[in-house]
Order: sequence, then structure tokens, then C-alpha cells
Amino acid sequence: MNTIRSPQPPPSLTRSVEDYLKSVFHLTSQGGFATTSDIAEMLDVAPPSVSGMMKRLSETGLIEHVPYRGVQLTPQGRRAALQMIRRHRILESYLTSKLGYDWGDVHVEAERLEHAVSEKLIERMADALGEPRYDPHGAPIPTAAGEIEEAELVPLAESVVGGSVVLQEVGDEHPARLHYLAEQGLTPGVRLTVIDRQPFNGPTIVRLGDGTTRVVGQELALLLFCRPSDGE
Amino acid sequence: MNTIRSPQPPPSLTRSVEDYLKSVFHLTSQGGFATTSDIAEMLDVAPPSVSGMMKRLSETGLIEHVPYRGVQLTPQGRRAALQMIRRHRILESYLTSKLGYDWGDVHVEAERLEHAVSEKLIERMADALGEPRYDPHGAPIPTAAGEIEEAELVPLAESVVGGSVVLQEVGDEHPARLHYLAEQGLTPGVRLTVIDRQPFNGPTIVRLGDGTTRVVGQELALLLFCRPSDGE
DNA sequence: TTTGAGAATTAGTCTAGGCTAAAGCCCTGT
DNA sequence: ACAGGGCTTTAGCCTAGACTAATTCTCAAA
Ligand SMILES: [Mn+2]
Ligand SMILES: [Mn+2]
Ligand SMILES: [Mn+2]
Ligand SMILES: [Mn+2]
Repeated sequence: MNTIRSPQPPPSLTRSVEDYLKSVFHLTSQGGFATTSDIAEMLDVAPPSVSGMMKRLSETGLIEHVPYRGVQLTPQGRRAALQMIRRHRILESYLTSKLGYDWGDVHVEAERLEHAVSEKLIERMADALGEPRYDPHGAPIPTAAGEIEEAELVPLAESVVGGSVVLQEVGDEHPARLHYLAEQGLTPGVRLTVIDRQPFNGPTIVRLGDGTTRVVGQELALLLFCRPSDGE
Repeated sequence: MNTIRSPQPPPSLTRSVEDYLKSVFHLTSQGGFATTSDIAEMLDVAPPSVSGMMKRLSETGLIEHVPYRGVQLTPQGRRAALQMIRRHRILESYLTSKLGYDWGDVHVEAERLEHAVSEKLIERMADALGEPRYDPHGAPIPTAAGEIEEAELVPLAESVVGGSVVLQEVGDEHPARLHYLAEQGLTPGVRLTVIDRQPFNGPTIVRLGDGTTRVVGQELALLLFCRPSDGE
């Protein structure tokens, strides 16, 4: 029959739904399914809460749920998730460059605001910033049309010793970690020469542009996403 | 016994609670009680919803409820309401002057954002604006300490014919009305000479600084709050 | 003083979105 | 082939915050 065509008016998602969709997006960005327990951990809720939400979201067509396997976003769910991610990252960018927020504090603020801002406000902020392509942590900002850049980055911990890389993106979740990285000069855009790595999951040693070196433990080095930068 | 002292950590109010408190504040600003039906109308909910919320709010000590009479804010409720009003008005000011919002659209945006912004963000916005004292509609902005200016303004509809007034504040709710007022040059700060008023609730006729006149119907003239400005 | 209109409250439901405890499924190791 | 452990789901419960229908209160008019 197919009599029902989804018109246009999106019934406006709740805060919870929006956060679930973002989680599923992030957990499936490398392909595959997002599992119940991964979502639960990411959102800090109990697994049954996730099961319940997944049921509702698949009824509304935002996700595809394979019981006992996990979930994936439908095209509609992916559009909604990318819209939220755009909001989040534009907000982080705006707060950082226009209101003097430091990059450690901005994530938690954006996490709430992303659900309250209008499309119009986001586009005004983006405009005021000159349509930025990356947020303060180096993550790509989806376009208003819902396109997002996908780069193949390699964690510093797995970079080639002797090579040269540009630090591109760092995780935005932990303020203290971000403060530390800023202190160390490890911010997106910086060029690093990988001069050594200790065995048995040991630290990676890098040299910065000014000739100073940093010893980066493996746990941290796994979260510094780099683009190899051979000669130039 | 009195063993329980409310410590400090305010348990963070919900969006609904915050909006109810604001309504009660506005409805009691001239003294007296806010009634169930007035609150219901202002928030566009059914009266029983208000009764239910009033019960909860009085249990948490934010309002004083006299059954079948109405409610008033406790000092704690008043503090919370003023904080929300500060947020709302700082947001309206910021969006208008920093992001090019027009004064008709800004209210609805602020109505959502006021519940999502942190104290810190509001203070940064206030700082960026130079600690504004009035919002774009001329309403006074409470200080961070919770003080608000109380002026005795008179509606244009009740101003003295032959006198001179300064338009101080206009209602912020209806975009179309605000657009019209802006077109007519009737914005806060403008000096008006009241040259006539038609009988039987007729319009008030005013002259602007540039010598042009405006005919303002009574319904509108009741919503233009003015400060008498005799000689100077 | 009684009465009726209108306002307020109570009673009973509903949905969203959490939770814990119990049950069910899947897979790996034996 | 199957037993056990670890996920996942189901069952059942809870709170916030809405709603409608029914009840109760108040107050002014007769
Ligand atoms: Mn969020
Ligand atoms: Mn980020
Ligand atoms: Mn609001
Ligand atoms: Mn306003």
C-alpha cells in the first residue's frame, strides 16, 4: 500500500532521543553495530533503559534494531544525528572563539545547549565564525546539508617512528586531559616528529616545532589522532 | 526536631518548574496572589496541571500556596525566578546585539535557551555586552545578585494628553506586534509628545522627535509603558 | 439565606524515560 | 554436545508532568 509518506514536519525529538542518536552515530562510525552495553556506558544509563529506547527508536524509524546484535542508524536517524553533531560542534567553536571558553569546558556546555538552540541560531553562529570546518578539538563539523568529512587518522600511539605527523583531532570529553594537552602544546594543527616509542605499550616520544620533546604515555597517545605528513 | 537543614546544592530545577516560577513572578509583580487559571493561561496548560505543580512546588518550598486563593513565591522561589529572568533577558540582549536577531524573534529563542545555559555562559554574555541594564524590549535585567529595578511606568493609553513621555518598555511576546512597532519607530527610548486621545477608548495620537505623528489604538497603547518626561 | 456560576482541586490516565530483578539468548571452552 | 558466563531483553515499578472528568469550594446575586 505505502499510503503513508512521511511529510516534512519532524515531530521534534526529545533531549534523550537526540543523545541516543548521537551515541549510535559515534559507535557505528567505523561500521558495524552499536551494542546495548556500549550505548549504556556512553550515556551513563542502565542497559535496560537502552533496550527500551531502542525499541521506541526503531518503531519511529530512526534506527534498525537486530535483537541481541545491536543497532544502526537509518538514513533518517543519521540525518538527525549529524544535525546534532553540527550543532554541538558549532556551539563549541562559537563559545571558544567568541566568548573565551577554554577548550576543556566547552563540551559540557554544548552537550546541553545542542538540544535547545534553533537551526537559525546555529546558522547565525556558523556565519559569524565564517563557516568553520573543524571544532576546537579538531573534529570535522558536518555541513548544514548533512555531509561530514571522513579522514583516516592514525592514533599517535600507532604512528611510524621516525615519521612526521600533524596532530589533527583529540577527544573532547575530559576537561583535565584537555588542559594538560594544551599545557604541553599538543593542540590540533601542531606538527610532530615521532622520534621514539618504548616497547610493551610504552610512551611515544615526539619533538615539537620548537625542538622541545614530549613523552606521551600510550593511553593518551591512543587519543591523539594524527595525519601522516611525510616530507612537507 | 528540625534535623534537616537544606544545605546548599540546589537540585537543579526542571524546565517546567522554571517556567512556572517565572509565571508566578510576573503575575504577582503588582502584589497579591497568582491564580491557578492565570498561570494555566500564561503557560498554556490545563488548570489541573497547575494545581498539581503548585502542590509539588509548595512541598519543595518554592511557593506558598493558599488553597482556592492562589500562590506567591517564597524568598527561595523569588531568587530562582529572578535568575531565570536574568538569563532570559541577557540572552535576548545578546542574540539581538551580537547575532543580529530582530527583537520580534528573540523571545521564543530565549524561552528555550534560558533553561540550558550555565551561569557561567550568562555572565560571559553579560560581560561581552557590558553588563546591560535593559533587554531589547526595555525590560530591566536583574543583577547577578538578584536585584531588579522597579519603575512606575504608565501605559501610553493612560498618559496625560499634552505631556511628554519616553517609551520605556514594550511587551516581548508577539513577534508581529513588535515588527509593527519597530516599523512605526515606537521602540524603547523614543520621546513622544501626547497630542491627543479620542474618547471611548479611542486611540492616542503622539508626535515623534522628527515631527511625524502616530495614531496608536488603545489595545496597543496599553502595552507601551512610558516614563513621564516633563520639561527635559 | 440560599443558590448557582465559575474557579480550584481531586481522581484517574497516559507517555517518556529512568531503574532493579529476573529471564532468555549466544557463544566459547571443554 | 553442552554448560556456563556474559549480554540482552522482559517484567514490573517509579517520577515528572501532562490531560479529562468529576467533585468541591467560594462568592455574589437573588
Ligand atoms: Mn546532549
Ligand atoms: Mn567536540
Ligand atoms: Mn522558558
Ligand atoms: Mn523580553
